[in-house]
Amino acid sequence: MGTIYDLAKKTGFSITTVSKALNNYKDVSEKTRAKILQAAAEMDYLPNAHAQSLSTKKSWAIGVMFSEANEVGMKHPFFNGIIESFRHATEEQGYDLIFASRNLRNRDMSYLEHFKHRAVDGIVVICSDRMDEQVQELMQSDIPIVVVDMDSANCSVVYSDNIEGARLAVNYLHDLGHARIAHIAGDQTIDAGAARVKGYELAMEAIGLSIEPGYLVNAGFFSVREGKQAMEKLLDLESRPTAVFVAGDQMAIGAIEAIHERGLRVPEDISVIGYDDIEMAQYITPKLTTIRQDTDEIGEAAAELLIEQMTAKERRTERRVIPVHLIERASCAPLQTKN
Amino acid sequence: MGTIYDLAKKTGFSITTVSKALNNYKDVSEKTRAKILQAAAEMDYLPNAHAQSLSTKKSWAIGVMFSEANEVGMKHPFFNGIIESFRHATEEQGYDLIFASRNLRNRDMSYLEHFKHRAVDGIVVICSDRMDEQVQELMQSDIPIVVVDMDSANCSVVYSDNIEGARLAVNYLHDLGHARIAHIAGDQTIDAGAARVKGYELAMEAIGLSIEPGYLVNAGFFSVREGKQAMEKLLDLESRPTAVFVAGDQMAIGAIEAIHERGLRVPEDISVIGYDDIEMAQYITPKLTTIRQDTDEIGEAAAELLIEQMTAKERRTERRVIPVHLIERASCAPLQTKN
DNA sequence: CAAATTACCGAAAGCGCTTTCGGGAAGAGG
DNA sequence: CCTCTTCCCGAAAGCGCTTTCGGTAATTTG
Repeated sequence: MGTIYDLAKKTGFSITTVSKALNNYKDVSEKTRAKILQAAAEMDYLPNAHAQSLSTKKSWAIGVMFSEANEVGMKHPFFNGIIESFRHATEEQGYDLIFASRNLRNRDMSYLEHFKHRAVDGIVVICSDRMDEQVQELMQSDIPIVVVDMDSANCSVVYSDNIEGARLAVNYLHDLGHARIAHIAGDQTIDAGAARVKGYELAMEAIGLSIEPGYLVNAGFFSVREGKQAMEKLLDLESRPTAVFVAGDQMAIGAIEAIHERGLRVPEDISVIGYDDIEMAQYITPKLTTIRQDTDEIGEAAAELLIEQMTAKERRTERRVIPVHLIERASCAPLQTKN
Repeated sequence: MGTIYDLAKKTGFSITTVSKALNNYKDVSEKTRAKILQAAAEMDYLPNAHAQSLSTKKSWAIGVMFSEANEVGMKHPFFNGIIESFRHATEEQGYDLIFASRNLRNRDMSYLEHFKHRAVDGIVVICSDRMDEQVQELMQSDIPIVVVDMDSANCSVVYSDNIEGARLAVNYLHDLGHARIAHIAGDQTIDAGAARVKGYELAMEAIGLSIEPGYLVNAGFFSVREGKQAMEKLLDLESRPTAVFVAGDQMAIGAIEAIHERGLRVPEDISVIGYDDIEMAQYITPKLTTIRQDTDEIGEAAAELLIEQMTAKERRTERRVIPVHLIERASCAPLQTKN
């Protein structure tokens, strides 16, 4: 490969001139630039990124902190989609993503420390746990940052419109004739979980429906298993709901499983509507009606907000709320009027 | 944060000594080491990774090339799991993962070039397309590398035992009484696809079953849609199979959908067995019987092989074949003897 | 007590690149 | 023909760290 020195020697110019030629400085003649570029191609020279970063103070790297909760990591189907679209968007601008370990050669360090060590230009955090100390630390640092799926006044954030999503879901069920509408909620310490509960309550109130005791059940961390357990509680109620709005597709899948195990049918006996529209949603039986969060748009918005800050080299704080959509499939039906 | 110079000034020692203290050289007294460490903590000093890499020629970074085929990227549920476990394993050793764009500030470059530019210590490629020029280039380079889900004599590889997996599937169906066993294959240009076909053929032959014409149908890139189309072809046959071994869970999901749309039942009318055991497999209806590939073990093995090479600073070529398991669920049943 | 180790520490070179600043050559202007 | 620009180019410093190599002071050894 060779260094810039080799290139200089080969072409007979100084490393200064070589560097300038490579970086399109205007004070180098076309002729010599051509020669240098040619020589560079011949010895397929590539600049060393570390040396560049060291001298320019720009690393063209973005640190990503990913959800560690629930041991899912990169396997999480929703965060996954976001990261993928974020990656595409940042890649176009020439940035690389770096997934940092918290372990610097067997010396434990925080994510922030690690990112400083790596001298990343910016950070994206995709991890909904606002209680996480590491996340707090990141949000309070002075590195450009964007956090996804969580609100904050101190840094740029992007999340989708959970209140509206909940409203869509509730109204949809109501339009189908349902009045006994329950909600299986995600953990309240997570913004998305809390917002959907709030949206549920608001929407119910707006259409004049009351929430019966026991109709709001917490299912923790959005897993299939917890969704199933929550649904079982609902099924044990004396007056069962006829429809349930579930704060996540995975939980909805668990809920449906619970319903089936009781010998009941979806949607004939109970309608269920999910949230997220993960890929799997369209393949389960019945196909899941759900509120789609646009992971592509979320990822792109996050990229945009972060790139802005990185090029300006200053922290900004902008909030971007992404709209959601109702995806009508087969897990909800009009209320059966028993006669 | 400060540099090593600041630390030197603050403590009154030379940067040499400071560096040594930080790196546990033995020719610095305990007393001065303590002082330096203390001062470092006070000003929360962190070494600059770029400077370190520049001078040590070790970046503690692993470049990952991920499947780009099919536009799935990080969303692929199988590769996903591998990367996650790979990440855990390498993280423990202090390595960071970097997902490189092929776009260095608007100058297109290959992955190999980019990885050289970033001076990664090693590369992992998780992308089954052996025809990909980029992959070829990586495999022929002299950087430590491990490739997953693909065979090669030129570099370390890890993949699971596809021949055996196919045999398990076929024998299982045969044990259930099936003889008319079809195979929906993945693309043959992909190692895994080809190997499963071969395993299918071998297993059929071993138990003395012949493959009827039309029973081997190619479904391309393992997608749900293609699996569905392939199954439709099978259903159009005059003599339908009673069981089908599908080379991927996603395709199996499509296949089941096709069967259902014809008004047939799984497994009563047709048994289907998948491959991979993606998370979704246990949640669809019926729960999918499948061959599990152990993504955790694959990821760990890959990490191991790569770390070996990176610490030895030389390329090695070792092959690791990971065993597979049959996961019995509800999509296969004994052959119904029509009377 | 002299000689030989051993224990600590620092000067300096080097890793590969960028960028400021100054200087020579060539062209423009009078 | 002389001065003033403009155009090109390179010396040198700097980015933050590691590591070799020597040198002094403190300890052992006989």
